[in-house]
Amino acid sequence: VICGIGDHDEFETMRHRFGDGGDEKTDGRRGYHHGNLKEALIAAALDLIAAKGVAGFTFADAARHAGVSPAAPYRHYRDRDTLLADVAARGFQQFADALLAAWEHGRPKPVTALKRMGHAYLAFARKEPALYAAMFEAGIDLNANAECRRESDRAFNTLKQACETVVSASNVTPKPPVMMMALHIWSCTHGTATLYARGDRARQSLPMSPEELLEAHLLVYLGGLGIDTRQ
Amino acid sequence: VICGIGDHDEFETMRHRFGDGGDEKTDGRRGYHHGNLKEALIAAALDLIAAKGVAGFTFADAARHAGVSPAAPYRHYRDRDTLLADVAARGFQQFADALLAAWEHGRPKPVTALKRMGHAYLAFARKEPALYAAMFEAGIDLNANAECRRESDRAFNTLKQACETVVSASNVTPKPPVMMMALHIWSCTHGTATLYARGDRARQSLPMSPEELLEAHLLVYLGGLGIDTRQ
DNA sequence: TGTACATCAGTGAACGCGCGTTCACTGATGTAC
DNA sequence: TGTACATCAGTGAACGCGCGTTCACTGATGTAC
Repeated sequence: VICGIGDHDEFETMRHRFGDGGDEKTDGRRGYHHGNLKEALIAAALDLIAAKGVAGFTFADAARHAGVSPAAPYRHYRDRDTLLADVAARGFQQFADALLAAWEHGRPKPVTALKRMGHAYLAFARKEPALYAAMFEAGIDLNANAECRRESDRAFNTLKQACETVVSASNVTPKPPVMMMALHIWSCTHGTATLYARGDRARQSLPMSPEELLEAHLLVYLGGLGIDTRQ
Repeated sequence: VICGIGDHDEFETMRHRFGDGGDEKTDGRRGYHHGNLKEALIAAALDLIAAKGVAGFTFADAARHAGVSPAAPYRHYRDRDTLLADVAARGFQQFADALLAAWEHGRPKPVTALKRMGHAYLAFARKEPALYAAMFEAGIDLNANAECRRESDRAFNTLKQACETVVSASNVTPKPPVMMMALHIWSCTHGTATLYARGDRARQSLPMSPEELLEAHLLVYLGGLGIDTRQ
């Protein structure tokens, strides 16, 4: 079998990732060098985390999934955790991008845009459970990976900036502390995502969708700060 | 070595758990039968989760920690996950008890008691990180273990009942939906606990303690519902 | 009260397995001249 | 343009280890009579 891959699932994944050999040698066969192993390992990690959870993902498994010998990953990562941290960094990067895109400069109205950002948060947790798990449940040390730290800060600052804009536009006095506001919104959104937006908890007994729940939460909260949410 | 225990840490643990032999044979020696293995396994699981996290806890490890052969646990649990679910069930039980105790029939005032309940939530997450991890991060299926399900429902219903009391006492009209209110408070409290009350996230950049943060969050939220928080 | 016996909760040896890690190696790539 | 060579990114075999799981067993406990 090509690349030493043993079953069809994995081959499908390879085909998906590498465009059915189009980007490689004309016959789809890989040479002695992989050429893109680092990326392939990250992709493999995501597949495996999605399938078996963060706990059930091993270094050797990632190598196998990428169609490479178990020693190969050591050329790129010191150990499993280093790879995982890199996955999380990618996660935070995409996450920050998604939040920023959803904010869309606060148009048409800041409060509307903030709600859209909340929806984007939930959507990310739902569409990228593997990334989300690597970011928030793998127990990796944020400070161990500079990029991880930087991107997670960027995500938070996007939210904080949005809060600043919402507050400024509302003319509420005195202005509520924006840092606190951002921390509050982050915590209730994260709580909603982990408790309700994924299979974990009492999903069947929810009276409304996680999105509706979060939106109501935000409106009540902003109202409590004295911000006119219909502005 | 007594009981086949190999190092001092474990012996210390045994002494702690079983009162230095006071409850057992006079010389502290265990007989062929452990007599309390199920409990000992749960205690061992907690120690191990606290030390190495949920992921790094194995069935064999629990047996070793309890001073018993690796085959012994099979008399009580089918596998690691069944044991873990039992640990989580204990966790939810203590958790529900803690919330109920903190509520204290809503005295002296419902809003004060609700805040106390929030603090109790954070305190539990902090003082019992192993239980908390088993309950919320182990990825166990709540419905797989009836007691787990029952106790987690009891905890949630305690919160819901508190919300009901707070709303009733406030005379706000129209009455906000209590179920939604409970879900909101649960999510922001859980979010605060996981994001800020444990080492995971940007702890150093917090402008206030998780307790203060949560209290402020609750007050703003209740205010947003039209509830007079100084009542 | 004593005895026989069923049942229960543990032992310990054994097994196959997959993981992490290392090692000397080898094929491919890029570059100096 | 061709050639020699350094460097790089893989191989694959090997190892020790601990885990999960099983098995026939055995010692302790409880109960019937």
